[in-house]
Amino acid sequence: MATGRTHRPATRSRGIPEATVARLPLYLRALTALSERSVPTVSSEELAAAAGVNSAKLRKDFSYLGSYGTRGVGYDVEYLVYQISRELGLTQDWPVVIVGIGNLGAALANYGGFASRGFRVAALIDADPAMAGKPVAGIPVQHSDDLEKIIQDNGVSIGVIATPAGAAQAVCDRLVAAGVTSILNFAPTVLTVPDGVDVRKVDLSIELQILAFHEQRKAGEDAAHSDGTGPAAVTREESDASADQGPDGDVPAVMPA
Amino acid sequence: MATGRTHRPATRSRGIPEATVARLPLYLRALTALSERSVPTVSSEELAAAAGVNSAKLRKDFSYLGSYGTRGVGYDVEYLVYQISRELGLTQDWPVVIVGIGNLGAALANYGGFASRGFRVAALIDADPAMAGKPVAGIPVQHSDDLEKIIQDNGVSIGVIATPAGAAQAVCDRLVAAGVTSILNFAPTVLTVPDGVDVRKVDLSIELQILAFHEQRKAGEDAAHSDGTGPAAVTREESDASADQGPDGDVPAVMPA
DNA sequence: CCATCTTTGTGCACGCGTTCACAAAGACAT
DNA sequence: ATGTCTTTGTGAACGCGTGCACAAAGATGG
Repeated sequence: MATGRTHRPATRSRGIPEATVARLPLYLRALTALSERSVPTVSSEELAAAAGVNSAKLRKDFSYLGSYGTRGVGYDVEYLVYQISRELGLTQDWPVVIVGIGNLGAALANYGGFASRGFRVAALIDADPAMAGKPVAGIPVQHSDDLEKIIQDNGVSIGVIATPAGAAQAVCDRLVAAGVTSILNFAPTVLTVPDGVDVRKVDLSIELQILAFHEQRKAGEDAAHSDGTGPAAVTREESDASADQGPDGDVPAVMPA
Repeated sequence: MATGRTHRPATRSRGIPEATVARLPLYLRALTALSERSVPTVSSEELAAAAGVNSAKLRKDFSYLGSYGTRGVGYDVEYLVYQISRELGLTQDWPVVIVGIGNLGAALANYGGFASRGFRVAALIDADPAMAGKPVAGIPVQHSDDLEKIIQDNGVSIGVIATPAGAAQAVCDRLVAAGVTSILNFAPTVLTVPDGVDVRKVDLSIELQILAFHEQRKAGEDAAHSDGTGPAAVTREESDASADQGPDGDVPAVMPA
């Protein structure tokens, strides 16, 4: 998963396992599709197939919600949509700020999936004065000087960081100080936050690297196992050869490095 | 984690646990930063702090690589960078195609992190004829009619899907048929692929929903524990959690997908 | 050469998550 | 009512991942 939690001792949140929480949105999406097709009930088997999971797992997940299925019939689609929505807190309004309106920030601002689930883009914030006032996705960009005020005025508790890596921690600190307690981080950095603050990260580069690893394995099964040897001597002399193309530690880019 | 694997029975890839593979890019990033500062060696403790993980975990991770640290000293930064890069397959060139050049696709195309790690954007593909030829991030967009040819001509094995949900599965099928064996999916859909094809997904909406869940819990600790109402038959112990606000108990709770 | 000190590499135990497999529950037909 | 058939809910076993804690390895100094 492109995502990874930061910290958090795998604490069960009120009896609901983290792994289950992470799947609820998946179920919700599948259920919503069924709902739109006016399907009244669905079996664990069908729903599991739609969500791409094991049916036993799905049943156990629902059992944590104290779910109500009917044996011999299945689950009531509408009811389940409502229950999961409520459990996830989607029945309320979540004002969100996006900090860093570059390519990615703009893409996020335009992303329809936000609004459709109770998430409302309350403000777009960027450090570039030239951006101030410029509308993106119909919302005028505000300067980061006003970050604290914006957070407080809008009662924002969820912040999205889409800045370059170098700015992320500073932005994060300011968000937290202003009252934000949940952060979705797109910058390729490890963020340090106080207890009580949740951070989730989305890291494109990491995802690609994981794919590359598996891809290499697949390819390597037939062909080359020739390079292999890691000559012990390699250490020093190789330094420039092995050398990575420097650029990436301080990525100027807007996305995860 | 913004990411989630699809399928895959938690298979160990050549003895290296999945969880470890997922952390290697993190270590690599931290190491690259050290390398740029010309730090010669680093202890597991220091590196673990930089990567935001437990030091014992880090040492165990490296031990799977047959890693070479020096007791009493630590790890040689350059050597480790080289080893991890090689293990992840980053020493070779990975041509990548991005399908769906909307806001997100464009952001991805502009993402600098691609090039810096051996990933090369070989082509941008979109279904809109109006986009064809138009350059994005310096690369001309090509029409999806030519998808198969593009994949084959460039020897692409990794594809990025940034299309609307509705188009994702069809695009996925075509990519796979054309020879792509690793897919990074940004579309909010569960993709079905044949065995041997890896799919990783990045799902914004899911990440936000998970944050909302925890946010709700944090907020709910002070406030509402007042639900009380015990309407309709309560199946299990905790079931009260699911039953509440009588008035809209069976309301469709319209929630767009 | 020996002693001491640092840091790695790992054996071990524990807990979460997954999956199987089945009994209990209810729908439905007779 | 009673029996049959479907599908849920869950007990139990297993495997992966995590973190502690320590012995082994090597550097360093006398």
